[in-house]
Amino acid sequence: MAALASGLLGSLDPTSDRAVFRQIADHLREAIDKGRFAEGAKLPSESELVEHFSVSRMTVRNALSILQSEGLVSSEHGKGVFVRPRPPVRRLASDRFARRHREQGKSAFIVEADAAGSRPEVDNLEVKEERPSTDVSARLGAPRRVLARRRRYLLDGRPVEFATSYLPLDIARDTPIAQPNPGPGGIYARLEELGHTLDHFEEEIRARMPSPLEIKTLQLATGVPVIHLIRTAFDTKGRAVEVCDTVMAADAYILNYHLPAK
Amino acid sequence: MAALASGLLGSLDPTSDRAVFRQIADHLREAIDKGRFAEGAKLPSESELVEHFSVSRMTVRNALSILQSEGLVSSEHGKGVFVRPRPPVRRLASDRFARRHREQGKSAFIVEADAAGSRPEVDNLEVKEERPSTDVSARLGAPRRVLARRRRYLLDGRPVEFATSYLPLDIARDTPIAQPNPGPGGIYARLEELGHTLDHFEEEIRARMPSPLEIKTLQLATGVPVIHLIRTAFDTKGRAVEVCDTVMAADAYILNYHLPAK
DNA sequence: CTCGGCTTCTTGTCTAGATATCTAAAGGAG
DNA sequence: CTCCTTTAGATATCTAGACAAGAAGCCGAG
Repeated sequence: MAALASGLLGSLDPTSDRAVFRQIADHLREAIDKGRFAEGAKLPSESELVEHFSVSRMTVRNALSILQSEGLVSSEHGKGVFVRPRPPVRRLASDRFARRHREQGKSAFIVEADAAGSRPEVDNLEVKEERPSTDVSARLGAPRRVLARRRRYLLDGRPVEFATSYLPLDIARDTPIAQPNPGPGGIYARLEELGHTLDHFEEEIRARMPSPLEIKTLQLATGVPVIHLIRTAFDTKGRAVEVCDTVMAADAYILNYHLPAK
Repeated sequence: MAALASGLLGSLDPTSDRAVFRQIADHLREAIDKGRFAEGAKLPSESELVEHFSVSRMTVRNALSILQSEGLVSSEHGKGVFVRPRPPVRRLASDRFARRHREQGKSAFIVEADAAGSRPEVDNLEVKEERPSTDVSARLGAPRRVLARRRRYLLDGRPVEFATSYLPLDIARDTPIAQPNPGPGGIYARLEELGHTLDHFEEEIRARMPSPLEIKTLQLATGVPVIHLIRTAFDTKGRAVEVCDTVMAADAYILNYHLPAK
């Protein structure tokens, strides 16, 4: 067993002033980068690494925790530490809200996932009226109360995105938008039917580490950041008619945007 | 000293099956979220936490390392553990490449930073010809060699962004673009002067944890992801004339985009 | 054959230290 | 007063071990 590790890993440099656990992490990282451990492959067990490098177990665990926080590996209790496979990514095109994509009966998420050969799911649906946060309130022009639509999106059983739409009550109350299923084309189609022809969207993007709640909701592995996207939809009168707050597992997404040079 | 910690922190629940170090992390996180420790404030020292919770030092360090990987706190050797202050963010507007912003003598980065009251710097400038990576090559239409322009941007001495522009040699060789300082309006102004009128840009955004090199180059604290942006510039003939690969400290940026509803 | 228990290997959690190194403040020499 | 040394307190690194708990295979009872 230890022979396997010796073949794939180097040895420590006792003259280096780099901490031992960092050196071990460096060796493992290099081995992974060079493909000596394939995606999904199991790394040598902690006790094998202890023997190979002649260090204590805590030192080995410290090294492994570095690789975990880098998102390179993930550990599974009772099984081992594995090279994290890259999940299939969802590409968000910059024209994803174009009117022509809204004609179908199914939602954009379902259509796209089917096309990519993945099994889409939407759950956690919650629709209710509430008092907006100061941020949402400011973006929507300070309505007293808003309709909040929450849902979670999954691909092949894996949660990838968690979103909440906020709409002013004077627009959404007692309309199909306040129903769990707003019908074909989603709430944007309904907004246009209600006379709020959409003009443009503003998107605001951040990236950060997830909160414990986000880790739980999106079942995120250690070392996976989230992309936080806040989209505001404006109608042709210049009014903000919807704010959508989305938290995405960063390893599952690539966002595409088209910018005119003007 | 321990009295201070007792006032601000709760106590452990011995009946809970949640690991002790997680409970400690939860307590500290809650105290930070509720503002009981302000931005930049020093957390109780490890030994104070050891005494307060009656656990061993490794358990306390384990808890603190969780908060570090969440980007909530950062430790300073010999000083203490501090609540991480939110750095000023740079907002990238969706019209930042509009022609009208290109008229000035200074680069967009300098102008913008001056306006925000920050002290901008650009360093690490390197301009050289090289063989493109397969990815860059594919985006640029498979040129044999490209001109690479590398630079790092800093605000008030803090590195925030690291970017490399790639241009096909038949466009850039023996032009001001191959000079360290390409002149007023930057390389986009020069491209247009050379007859490559810009039509649009495509941007591709990912977020992930930084590599050790990126941590070093951007002096990133633990728990800070990076935003990886790849922009391709197209001229009016539909040719890709430049690819810009940018890695940004995620805590220093908010990206804004404008999407027409069409 | 199937099912349940046992064993073994794995990672998870926690303890109780030891030594090193960095920081900042106090104190002494000049 | 200034400068250097000392010292206390902080985090960083590492060790050696203990017990818990999950996963998986072996193997005997039925």
